Amino acid sequence: MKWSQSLIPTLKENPSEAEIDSHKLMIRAGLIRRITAGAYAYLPLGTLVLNKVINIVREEMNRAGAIEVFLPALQPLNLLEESGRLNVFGDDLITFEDRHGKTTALGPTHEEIITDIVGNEINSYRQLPITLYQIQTKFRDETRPRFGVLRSKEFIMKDAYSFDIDYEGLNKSYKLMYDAYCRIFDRCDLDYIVVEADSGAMGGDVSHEFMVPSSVGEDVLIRCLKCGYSANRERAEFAPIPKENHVTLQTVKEVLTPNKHTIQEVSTFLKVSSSKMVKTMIYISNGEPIAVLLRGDHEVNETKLTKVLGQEAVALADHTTIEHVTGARLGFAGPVGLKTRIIADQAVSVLSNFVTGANKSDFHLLNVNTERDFKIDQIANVRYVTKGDKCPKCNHDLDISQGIEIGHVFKLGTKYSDALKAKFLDTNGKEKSMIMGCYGIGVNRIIASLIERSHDENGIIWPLLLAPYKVIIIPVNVSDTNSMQMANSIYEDLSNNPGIEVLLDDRDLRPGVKFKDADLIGIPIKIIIGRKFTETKELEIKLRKSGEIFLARPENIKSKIKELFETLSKY
RNA sequence: CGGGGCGUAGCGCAGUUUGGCUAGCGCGCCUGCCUUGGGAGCAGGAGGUCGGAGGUUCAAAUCCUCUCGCCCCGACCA
Repeated sequence: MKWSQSLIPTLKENPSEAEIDSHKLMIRAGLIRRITAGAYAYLPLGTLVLNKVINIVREEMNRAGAIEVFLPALQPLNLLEESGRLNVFGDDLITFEDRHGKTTALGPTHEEIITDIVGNEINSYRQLPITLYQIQTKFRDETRPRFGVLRSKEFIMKDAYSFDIDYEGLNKSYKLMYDAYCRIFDRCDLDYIVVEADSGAMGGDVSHEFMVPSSVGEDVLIRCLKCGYSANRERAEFAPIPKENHVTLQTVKEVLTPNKHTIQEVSTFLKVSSSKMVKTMIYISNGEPIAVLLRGDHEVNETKLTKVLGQEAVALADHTTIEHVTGARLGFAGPVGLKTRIIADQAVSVLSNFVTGANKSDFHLLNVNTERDFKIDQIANVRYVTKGDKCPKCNHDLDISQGIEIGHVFKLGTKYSDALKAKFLDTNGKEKSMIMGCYGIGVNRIIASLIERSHDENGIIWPLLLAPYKVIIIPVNVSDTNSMQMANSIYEDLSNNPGIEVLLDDRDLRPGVKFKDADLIGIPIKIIIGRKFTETKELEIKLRKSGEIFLARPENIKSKIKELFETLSKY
């Protein structure tokens, strides 16, 4: 491609709409333009990269035995109703009414559609297992689109769905997808880690997230840097906190804490560390209020709490209920004297002489102790990891960092096949629900997270396999006939080789501008025709990433480029 | 959805507090000259419903009301 014939609008200044590096660079390098909040147009360069990522995904899916389909973006509401996810998605679902008054949704994902199809078309164990996948735009009315293509209202997702006759089969299908994901992200040159995850609104049990560590990531990842244990924030386990030895129990004392109702306020007022305080949160479980005790500096993990309680979902009690249960204004709840069931976090169970609310407005209690002052009904792990927590496997310090979720694999089981009646007859002629798995990859996120991790002050640094063009030819002076003849001849020559994608910067601009642009759009290899060429007829080859420079005579250029491809693809 | 901010040329911004003549600056763009190894220089030029509607006023980018859009923090989120 000749630069002058494409549309590559580079920007010298940072766009005001962008906050993070990848977003700024995608705009500056002319990959994307925003059309409206959460929706982006991919310009020629962006489209080339997008297609490269898609091709890699497609190749690896096919290699793993998955079969490609293409599903509609339009979805009827009844299937989402049947699976119970109409409520789960709620306002995230983009819907519209057609001219006949029928409401249709723009698909946020496609479990229901695929399950419906497979349920209709597959009837026998002989037709299983099967894994179908598609690469398609999904729509979600995100409350807050952010960070360019990292969180947008429409995005491209590869989603695959496996159908098996039993859990053994599911495990195999899952493993195949898991391995394919590793190959995809390896080929995209991403540094990623895999974490255990909770399956959340998808349903099902086992799940893994593929994350790219990044300070701009919206997901929290918990890792043990010693033994390799890793999980996301909802899922992460940690070692129990040991009980202090030889503690003398002190006498309970009621103290006045006027209008101090947050942990922070009480901590400051009484000069007691929040880790020596216990907060009492009133939840509603099965219609009954229960008390959940947590150390002052800890946060409740509702995902874990939900599981402990064996519920679908839990919610904090409203103010009136809390005041009724505790007999005090909000902020002065404590376990002493409470009549409700009391669930204590493990960290609370090992604490002694702590501070709690007195169940009396404007008062707290000092030196409260479990057993002596109140009874715990159940000790459980219902909190998030905090700094200082230890690895559940090797007791080393846990590391808490952020990451971008680029892929997620789930073992769904029969949640959807039960709801949408996707059944088959087994060898005994008995009807059974198919065992499902689902597997997603955020295609746009691969690009953004790659840039997030691979750029410098001059611009993007593409890995060879994702670069929109692998080589850029820069004639320093386009009005010099010899240079231009050489540039065109190399361009023609290299363009005839399918694997070498070449961009010729034929614009009549000063060299500085062309060098800066080449760096900005991140082309791995530059071929510069300039001073050296005039002097010695040699061409200069410069690498974007390392800055290394090689000289080659025109007749050797093709072999040199191929040699560099070899080197660049080895890492 | 709660809180904050912004909207002036293709991009980045000043001007708005305290209303005043023809609305500015940098980059980019067009023409010419010159220049050609890291975002040159000179000369000339094009480009604006000041987000939109209504109002106040002799006079509105500037004040008031409504409205649309965008960004940030939070809540939310496979």
